[in-house]
Amino acid sequence: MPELPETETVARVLRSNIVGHTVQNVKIIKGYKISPTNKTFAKSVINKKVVGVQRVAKNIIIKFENNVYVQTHLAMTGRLLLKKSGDQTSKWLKWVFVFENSTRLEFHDMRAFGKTAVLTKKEFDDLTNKYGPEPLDNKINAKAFLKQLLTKKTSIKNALMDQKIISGLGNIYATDALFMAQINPKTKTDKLSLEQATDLLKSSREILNEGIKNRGATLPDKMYVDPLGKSGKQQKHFRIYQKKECPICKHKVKYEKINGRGTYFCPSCQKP
DNA sequence: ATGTTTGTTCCGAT
DNA sequence: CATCGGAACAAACA
Repeated sequence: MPELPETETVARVLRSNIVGHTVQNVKIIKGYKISPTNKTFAKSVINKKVVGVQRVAKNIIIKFENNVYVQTHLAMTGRLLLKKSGDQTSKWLKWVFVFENSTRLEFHDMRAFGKTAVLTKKEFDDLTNKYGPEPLDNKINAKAFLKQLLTKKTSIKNALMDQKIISGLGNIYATDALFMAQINPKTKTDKLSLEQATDLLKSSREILNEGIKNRGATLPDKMYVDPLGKSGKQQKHFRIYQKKECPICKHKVKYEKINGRGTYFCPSCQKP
């Protein structure tokens, strides 16, 4: 589930709760695999202090002393949860850090598409470099954004979710950003104008910032919660995602699969 | 029973 | 060879 705002929320909550604490013990659920090996994972973090937590695209990076980086990608159903001693766990538990103050950090993943890896400094740099610019960093402007889009031969919806063009947007925020910019999601990238690229970059930043402010989106399945178990509120502010009627013109919203992903758009406000 | 789901990667086709 | 689109990964729910 998590896109940029959800991942950012998780990173912030973790940062204020685990930085400065030392991992005393690690538990890995039988059969679960961490890269490069479970043994490396345990050995790399036991008796090591957390020195920082950050987000890279949709990854959570927990940085330990001695240049050890633990990368976790939540994919669709991953959760990082902080627990106190005595708190219950769940059947989707994959691994646990036990800290010196006996609080725990647990990774849960129902569908198991997520991943955890231990990275060296160089591997961390490589990971960071494989992604396109962070949309909220002001490292990309509309002209550069358009230039990237023009190299693609696909729909704008697909390109917007391409993490190599710009990182952090997934199906929900891309769908809403396109609606806000009044661009039809099926528009081919080579048909876009500089004005449209400008609008789209602006609406992407606006919806991502709003998503962060609302601490992410929690859908009815309640899969996404922050590390303290708290739901987000962005679902109350979806523009067109999962809507039946257009909030602007009241036209019936069209639902269509675009590159395999469910996409909502207003055929009147977002004309091809 | 079938179709759906917030993400990424791999493979076959072009 | 590069790029694109669809399948696959797996589990729960309506």
